[in-house]
Amino acid sequence: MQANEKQLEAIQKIEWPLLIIAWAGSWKTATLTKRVENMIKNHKINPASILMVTFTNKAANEMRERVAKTLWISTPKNIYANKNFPLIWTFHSIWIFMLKEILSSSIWEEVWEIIQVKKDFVIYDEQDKQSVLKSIIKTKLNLDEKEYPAKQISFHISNAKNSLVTAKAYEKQIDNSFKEIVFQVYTEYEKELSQNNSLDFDDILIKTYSLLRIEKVLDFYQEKYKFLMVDEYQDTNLPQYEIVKLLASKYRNLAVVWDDAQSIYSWRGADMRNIINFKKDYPEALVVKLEQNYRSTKNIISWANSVIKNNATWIKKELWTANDTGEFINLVEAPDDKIEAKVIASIIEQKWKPFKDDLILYRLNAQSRQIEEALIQKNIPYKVIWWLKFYERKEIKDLLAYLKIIHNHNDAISMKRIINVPPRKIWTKTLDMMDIYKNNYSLNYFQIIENIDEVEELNNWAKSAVKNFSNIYKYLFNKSIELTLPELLREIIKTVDYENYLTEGLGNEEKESKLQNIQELENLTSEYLWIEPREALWNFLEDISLLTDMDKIDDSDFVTLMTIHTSKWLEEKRVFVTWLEENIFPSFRSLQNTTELEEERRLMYVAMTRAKEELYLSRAEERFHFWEYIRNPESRFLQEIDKNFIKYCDLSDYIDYNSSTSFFDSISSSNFNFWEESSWTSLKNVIKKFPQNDLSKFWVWTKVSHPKFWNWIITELNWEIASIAFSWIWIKKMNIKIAPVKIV
DNA sequence: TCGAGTTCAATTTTT
DNA sequence: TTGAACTCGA
Repeated sequence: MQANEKQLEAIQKIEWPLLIIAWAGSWKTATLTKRVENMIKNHKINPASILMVTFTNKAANEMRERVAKTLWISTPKNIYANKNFPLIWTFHSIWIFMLKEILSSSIWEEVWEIIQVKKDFVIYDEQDKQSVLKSIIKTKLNLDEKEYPAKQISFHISNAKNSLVTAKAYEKQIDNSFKEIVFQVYTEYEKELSQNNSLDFDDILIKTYSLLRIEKVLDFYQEKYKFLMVDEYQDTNLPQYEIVKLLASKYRNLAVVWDDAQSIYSWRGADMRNIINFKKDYPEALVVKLEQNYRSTKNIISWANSVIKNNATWIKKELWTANDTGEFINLVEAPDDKIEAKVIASIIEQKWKPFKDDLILYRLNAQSRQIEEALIQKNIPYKVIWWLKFYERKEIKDLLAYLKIIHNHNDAISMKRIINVPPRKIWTKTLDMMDIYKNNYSLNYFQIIENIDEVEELNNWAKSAVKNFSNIYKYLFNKSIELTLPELLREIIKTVDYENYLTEGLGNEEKESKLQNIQELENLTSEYLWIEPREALWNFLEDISLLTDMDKIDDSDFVTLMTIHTSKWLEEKRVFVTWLEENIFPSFRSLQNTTELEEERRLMYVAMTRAKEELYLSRAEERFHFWEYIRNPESRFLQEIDKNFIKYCDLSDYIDYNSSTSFFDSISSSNFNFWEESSWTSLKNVIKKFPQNDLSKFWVWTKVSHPKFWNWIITELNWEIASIAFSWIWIKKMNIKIAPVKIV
């Protein structure tokens, strides 16, 4: 890379606070890499004193590799094998690393009061968190789950944590009965986490923050990491901001990269206004604007710009590029979602390009289905990147739970998860009793299991079931000391006969896919072969809790499908942005609120700027969404693009006007099968050319016939949307203007 | 207590 | 459509 003038400024300013205001595709990653190189090579700065934080594993990996390359050394495989190399990792990994470092040192007892966990803590994901909360709400506090849903309470607790409000401090904020409950749950939740020796995602930040407020701890890390860099600074939340502030306060060598146009995580507590604080904290900071884009064509940039400028809160940047003008935006305006998908698949099929150059984006995860079907039909290989899909599967969670309790026997959630999986006749009654003992005597499950004979309330039969589990557990625990991680996993599967349990009574296909998942997990563990067994287990569990699907993208030739949020860290030659309709994108939840609407617009901006060469935008007049037919006008974001520069895709090849003479002919024709999906697919196309139903003829209680469901009656009518009852219990909603219904 | 069967509700974005 | 939460019979 030949650095431009602005980039050079950023690269060369080393011992000083620095604010890099960057634009999508301005090669900020390369600039940061160069900056690190310059620090080490020219300024002879100790690599180990450089700390750089990113938000995703992917970004961190990439950065580490680049830096390793410029330094002519190999990339560290693991955060614990990071000697003499800058610490370049994600927020969460770095803080976990620090927490473990502190907890493994001599001061761990001293900080116990603050941190409430020991060094071998486990990390609870959202699911684990929910089950802790549920059991607190139900069993400990005896509350109605419907009145106090775990999800809602979880949200409030998370908000409190992200505002650095502890359970104790929360008490002072109580001004209604709901908060009173939240407070109680929060308090119990913290107790429970500590008992289980576990942390949730928010805790990782908060505990780090609390530790850094201890003078000698802070002092240690300030001396250790004298040069700090934070990528994606607009995505930091309050605890992250405070942590960085503490670490940087002594030497003030803090460089942050900030792009307000790409702030799309405010819903998760990210606050792009942290930049205002940054400017207050470092009034002397050098501000560098990276305004040259190296990624996209001139056209793509000017359109992205024309959309984003509709946001009132936005720092104007004079973006330019030396790249080609490029082609116009292609717009697909399909009559329905099936055709939209078909058109996209055809474009991908026709154009001569490796599939991996194509990226298909949508607003919600649930929106990939139609496109997937079209791709399958054309035999186009694709991959859907779906958040944590893999790690949420039952078989994966079960096996991880076994590993977790071997690692940390205080982990009650994992223990509960597998104590009776596969079934060992340890029923709810036994578990409830164990819970009572656990709470009354502050024991962990492991201690109770060990001394199950002393639990008088249980009969011998139940006791022997627990003892049986206890033997299995002890056996596996002992094995974990000598076996490598992959061997241990195998041993668990074998000992508890997990595969048989999992696949019993399943069809071949399902069986196959479950076993494949297990295989994939085994493959993952094989990367930890080279580490000492117990250490490997520890590292593996930590890594896996921070992994996302994003990290599994590889180089093979696939079309990639993902949400726009997930795509933020990517660029691709050709990008399709789909579902561009009001209420969808922007989402109906955001329409009432300017702040949220602007975030949606930034999301659109992110989507558009992923494209390097070609950009396709698409929408459908009508589509099947959440199991109803819906119609929405085109997205306002489409209107914000100058239509003169849009090329409309010709869809005539995809809409078959001559397939049948009339709609009802086609359904009465011999080859139409009401119960077959494919008949309906072809029918959908036919419907297009039919005169739409005259709305004025439909009233509540109008009897209608529907080819698939026969006779119906309208029970509710809201403009075009009718609720139609097939029987007293079966009511469907459909759009009668376009639905194939007829008055009878 | 299990499991099969049934109902019912909820659907954003993720370290 | 999926999944969670339920019912009910054994």
